[in-house]
Amino acid sequence: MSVATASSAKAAQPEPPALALYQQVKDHIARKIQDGSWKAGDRLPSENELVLQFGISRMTVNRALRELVEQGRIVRVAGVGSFVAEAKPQSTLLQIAHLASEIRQRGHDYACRVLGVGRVAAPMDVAAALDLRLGESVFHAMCVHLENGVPVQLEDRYVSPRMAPGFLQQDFTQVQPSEYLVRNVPFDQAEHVVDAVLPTAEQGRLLEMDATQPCLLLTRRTWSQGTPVTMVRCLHPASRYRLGSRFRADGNPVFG
Amino acid sequence: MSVATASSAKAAQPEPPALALYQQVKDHIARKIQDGSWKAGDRLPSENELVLQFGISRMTVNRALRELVEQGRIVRVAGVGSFVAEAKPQSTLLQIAHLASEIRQRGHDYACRVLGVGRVAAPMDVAAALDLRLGESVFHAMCVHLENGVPVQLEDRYVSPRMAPGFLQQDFTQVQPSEYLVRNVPFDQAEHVVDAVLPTAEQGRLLEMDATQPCLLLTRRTWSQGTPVTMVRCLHPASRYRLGSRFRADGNPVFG
DNA sequence: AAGTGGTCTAGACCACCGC
DNA sequence: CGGTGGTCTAGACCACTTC
Repeated sequence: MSVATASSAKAAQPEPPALALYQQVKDHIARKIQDGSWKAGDRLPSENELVLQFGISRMTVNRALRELVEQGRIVRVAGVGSFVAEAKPQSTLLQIAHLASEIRQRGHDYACRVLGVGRVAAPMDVAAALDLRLGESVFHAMCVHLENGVPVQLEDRYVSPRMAPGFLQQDFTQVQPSEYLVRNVPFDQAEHVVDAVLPTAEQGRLLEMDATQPCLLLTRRTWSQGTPVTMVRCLHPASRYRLGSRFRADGNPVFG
Repeated sequence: MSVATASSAKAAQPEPPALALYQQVKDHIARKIQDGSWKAGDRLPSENELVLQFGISRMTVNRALRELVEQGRIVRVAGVGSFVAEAKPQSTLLQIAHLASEIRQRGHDYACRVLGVGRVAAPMDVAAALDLRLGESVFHAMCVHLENGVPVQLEDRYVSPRMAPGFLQQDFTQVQPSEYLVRNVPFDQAEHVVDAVLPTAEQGRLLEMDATQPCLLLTRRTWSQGTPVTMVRCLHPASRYRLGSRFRADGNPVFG
């Protein structure tokens, strides 16, 4: 047996433990996907090709690929091949992701009012959240999302220019800010915090709601390779929006 | 090779597809855990024992057990054995689970005021939620949970007597209702809905808060084997409680 | 030393797909 | 038909824990 890039688990050398071979294959592929070398829909090498590349057995390659499927990073079709999965609609958790498609799935109209897009000096909370210096330049976008003409979300988003330099060139009436980021700066970590708040007078006006009525405030931060990408505050009139999820114990969450 | 309970994948018989062997082993073990035959902490048969029991190879048994680990149903320790995992603190999602231990982990005092425990006729919403007839008898419990003496949650819970006949016999100043249920009626499905609401005057009084301030309302329903177990509404003053979660793409959620 | 799980191999058979 | 993934086997070596 010949071992190429991998150091054999059977080697007599007193090396450090050395990552499991299947883990090395997983890492190799995950890196290619993460850094953009392989894009969504691209075809991966077949199991047999990987067997030759790494000089390991097919069972080991198979395990690596199987676990990548289960993490949602690749898709496999028997008789056809393995492919890089489409970017996941946000994290596995709060499926707030794709507000637009969620609304359309209900058979309703979706629209987006862009209130402002530009470059601002990072206020303290944003600087802290995105790991920037106070006053450093950040992209900012504010939109109202409407379902059948009724505002359901006020999106207040800050984006790190380092991670998404092309952000301002988008037409956000066509592509949602979140959509653009998911497609172009895939993240690998996300943090969600859910709060209940009363809107400010201004927020109440923009959401066309009574400012004495409560809102759900979802704050999300995402990271790519350890670097913050974006921080967004989504304000939802509670009377028009709620978060829900459903889980089965046999493994996979079922959203509804 | 002899095949016991499993029908061989290699059999010449034109049987229906037949579940994968590793899946049969998974199901077998999952069922034992689900129906209570094997309780949390119990030792599972070793890989070699399962090899003999099922008449299949160790790799196949290993895969079954590995996937059960990853689903959080069992825990394995090299050189020691495999064990049934502790009941998961609720679903994988909203980690609201164990309010008491969460509070204690912060180094704070936890206390519970039991406002009432008893048997009531199911109102319409409860009957619908628990799949009961209108007016059918259900258990009801209401508690206020306190952190350092300050109310952080008003718990309003309904429990199906069919699924948890011993519910009323508990001392809920000692054991939280949720704790009792997790231990005695393990669920396999859960549904969460998060809302923002203003408390009623009564709720505001019980939570010792200003009734013009918003609350997070978490409604949870759980099922065991397809039958509803409990429906609980947890009302949290937003100023004292928020929901949060953090996820990494490499598989496992990291709560914080 | 005996038992456990963790990993790996070099084959194998199968169902399926696309040509 | 050849290629793909899905599954399975009967061995193996290892590090580890327990006795």
